[in-house]
Amino acid sequence: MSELAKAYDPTQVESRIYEYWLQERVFEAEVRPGREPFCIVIPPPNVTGALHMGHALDETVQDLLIRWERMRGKETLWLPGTDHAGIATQNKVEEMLAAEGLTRHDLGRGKFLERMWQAKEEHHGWIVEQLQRLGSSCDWRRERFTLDEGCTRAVREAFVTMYERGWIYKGARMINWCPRCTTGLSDLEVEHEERNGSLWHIRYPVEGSDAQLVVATTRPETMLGDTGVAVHPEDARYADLVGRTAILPLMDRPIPIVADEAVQADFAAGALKVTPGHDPTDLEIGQRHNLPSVVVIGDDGRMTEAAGKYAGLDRDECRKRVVEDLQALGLLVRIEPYTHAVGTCSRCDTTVEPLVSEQWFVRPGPLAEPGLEAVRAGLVRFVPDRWTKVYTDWMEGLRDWCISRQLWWGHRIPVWTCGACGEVIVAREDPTECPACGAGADQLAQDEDVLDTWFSSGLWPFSTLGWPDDTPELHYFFPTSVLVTGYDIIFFWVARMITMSMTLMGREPFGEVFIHGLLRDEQGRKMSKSLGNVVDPLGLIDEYGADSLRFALTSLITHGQDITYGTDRLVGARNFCNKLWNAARFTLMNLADRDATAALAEPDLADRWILSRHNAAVAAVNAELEKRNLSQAALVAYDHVWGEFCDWYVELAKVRLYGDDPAQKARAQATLATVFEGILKLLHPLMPFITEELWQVHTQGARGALAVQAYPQGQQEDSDADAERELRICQNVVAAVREVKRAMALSPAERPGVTLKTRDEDALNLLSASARTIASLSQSRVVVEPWSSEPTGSVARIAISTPDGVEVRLDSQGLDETRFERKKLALLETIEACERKLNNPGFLENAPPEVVEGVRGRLAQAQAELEPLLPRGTFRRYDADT
RNA sequence: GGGCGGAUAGCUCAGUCGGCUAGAGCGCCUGCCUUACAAGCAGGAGGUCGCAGGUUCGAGUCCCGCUCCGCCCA
Repeated sequence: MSELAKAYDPTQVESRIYEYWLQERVFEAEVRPGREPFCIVIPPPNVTGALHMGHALDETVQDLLIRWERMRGKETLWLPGTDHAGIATQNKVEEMLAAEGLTRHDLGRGKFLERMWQAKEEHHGWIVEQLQRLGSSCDWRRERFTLDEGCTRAVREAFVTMYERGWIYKGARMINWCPRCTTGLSDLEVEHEERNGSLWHIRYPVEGSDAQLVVATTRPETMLGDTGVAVHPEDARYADLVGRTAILPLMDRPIPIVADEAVQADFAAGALKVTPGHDPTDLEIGQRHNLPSVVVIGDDGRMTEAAGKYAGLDRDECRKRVVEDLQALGLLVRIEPYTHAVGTCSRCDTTVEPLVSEQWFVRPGPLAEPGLEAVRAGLVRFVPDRWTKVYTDWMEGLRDWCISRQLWWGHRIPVWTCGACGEVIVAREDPTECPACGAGADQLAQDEDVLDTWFSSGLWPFSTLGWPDDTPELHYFFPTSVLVTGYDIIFFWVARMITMSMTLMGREPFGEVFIHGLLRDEQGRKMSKSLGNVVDPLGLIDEYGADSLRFALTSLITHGQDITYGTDRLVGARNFCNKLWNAARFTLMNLADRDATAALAEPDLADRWILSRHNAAVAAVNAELEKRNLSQAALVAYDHVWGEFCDWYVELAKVRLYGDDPAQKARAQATLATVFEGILKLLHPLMPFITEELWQVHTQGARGALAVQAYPQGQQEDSDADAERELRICQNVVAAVREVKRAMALSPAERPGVTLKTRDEDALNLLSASARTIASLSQSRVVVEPWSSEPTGSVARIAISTPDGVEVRLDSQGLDETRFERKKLALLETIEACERKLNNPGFLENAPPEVVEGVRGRLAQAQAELEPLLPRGTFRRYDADT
């Protein structure tokens, strides 16, 4: 009857099931004021990128939470979308153009942007497909793109509002310039890496004197822009030189010698060349002493006219020439190897050039405080909590954020200058005339630059819900519920969303930030294209199935740091899928002849037990998800399904399913169906495809999608401590028989006679009632006998006992007795340890009563377990009163 | 220089408020194609919880110091 294949094949299931969900519209969220909303906005992937394992991890977490909350009855919206990723995307298209021998300037802005949009359209579908293959339950009708019309309006609104309030300004400041991307960058987009370089010691003559100053620099080419030399005010060596003038070699420019606290007197010779145009520290020193800034390295990484005869040289070439020329003049004292940090562009790895440039900036002051307060007040909660400090430390040290980029791909800055009167117009709508002089639109020139991509993604939680319009979605779903992301973009993105939301919306963008670790390869290395260790999740889905990938990732997400990815977990997860599949085959086969009219027997011990365990697993999974212990939730579900349902209940049920009592069979079938359905629901957020498929087969499509069934919450009445204890006794006996059989090298098929004895009357009755089941599970012939002072049979050693004090004796020879001797020793050690504790007055006085009771119980159990192993009459049970 | 995280079985990792005999998966050893599943079943071996102190009746867990690895910020 079973239509199920012998092994689970995800390729036969996944696309069909995803289509089914779309068709049933189970992912679509509506504004339903009566219901509690639950909303996640996706951290938008780069539209022209491809999803990597880091995304797979991130999406898995989001889908897990979304599916769980959807089944818990909330109105869930997972809002998908993509990011235009200014620099990265523009670079990509420019590379394509370069292959055709073109630059963007050859095409012009308009044509170039057409190419950009074309590339965006081509790649966009790929991201969507990848997300869908993972099983992401997004509401695709609401998909957004950071450059779409709504987001563009949001950006305009945000920019103009912030400008009007004085939070955005244009000014000349030291920024990081990437000569390859030819754009300014924010501080965050610069990576600092240690490099082996050199320290050049250069002699600067002092005007009207034989004295000389020796400065040390890692960047000799910048000396062309020097406008001063600084020494420490307390440096006695140079006290008489302060106030005099040095002659800048090569340029023959007189530059003042100043005293400044910022100089490290113990570094090299203690004199610092000051280049305010190309070094942030030097700029500060220069400002203190009114030294001018001279920019000698231009936007293209070549020397400017200000570099005199070096003008036009590439900065690296210039360095060589400067060093050669200094050497020729005898002004180069020495060159020493030196390791120092070099700033590089996070997008292209080119060494960035610090230079003074006219750019747009966000003033952090007014934004930081509300953002800090939101977190302090608990409106935004970081999980795990330790990221709170990372966030607050960063927020407290905010510096001005450079938001203009010299790119074409992005939100163009909404600022125009009137060619007729010079009026600066900052406007939400493109102006048609100059408000000051009335000049026409043709006189108005818009700022050439675009905004940092993070400026628009900072608005993502509300721009995607309709802001700046006052939409029902915004009212209902905002603030969103959880933001899920890796710790690497806390500063870039999380902090900016919080600050921009607090200032523009007046409230927090989300109540919780779930921060997960980053994925590393098997050697613990970060995944990167240059290392070639990037793993494509689709390849893994093809090989193992989406559910396996999701389950493996979920089981790795702890509150620790990074996650090491290896195929071991994936294999384990795939095996788990197959296990579930086969448990379903068994269940469906055995429910096929279910007679709905048959009388039901009272629940058997096994039924009560599995219902109780199922209830416990349901409660635990919910509790762990609540606490965001995702790996624990996965582990609990795994153990329940495999270790309890498959390993024990299925085997226990077989006795009645294959037996001849129709009422018992009907009861077993009823329980099997109940728990099986519960397991499918429990697992659905963790492994949606296989569970939905099995649900559809099981219900014949009559009960709708599993994705919208009520999530199990646990039935208090199913909790049955007696059943758990009693079945435990039986399990221990089964395990003991198996152990002895194995120790005697009996084949599993052999069915030795086993005699069970125990002092405990209740246990004795239980064992008698369960003898058939125990025999079935342990493949033996079971006889239960009352406790006797003399051991049965002639071979006294072939016995083992269970933790419940049941003597398990086999009528057979050939026992490997050393293992049992070892067990006996272990029991004696336990007894000794327990007695030590119980004889310790401090323990009895200070330990909580339940712990003391626990030790007493443990002692009694160990003694009970030991007793059957000892010759009768030599053993005295522990009595707490003596 | 400041901060954060990690160090537990051969490997990858769990371990809640300090309290049963420190767990799992993979790997390893032994035996099984037992009609749901060999992607499986049953049994087993394997640990000085990084080092050294301290607090406590009791420490993998809390405190101080140290070593090594990784990351962030300057």
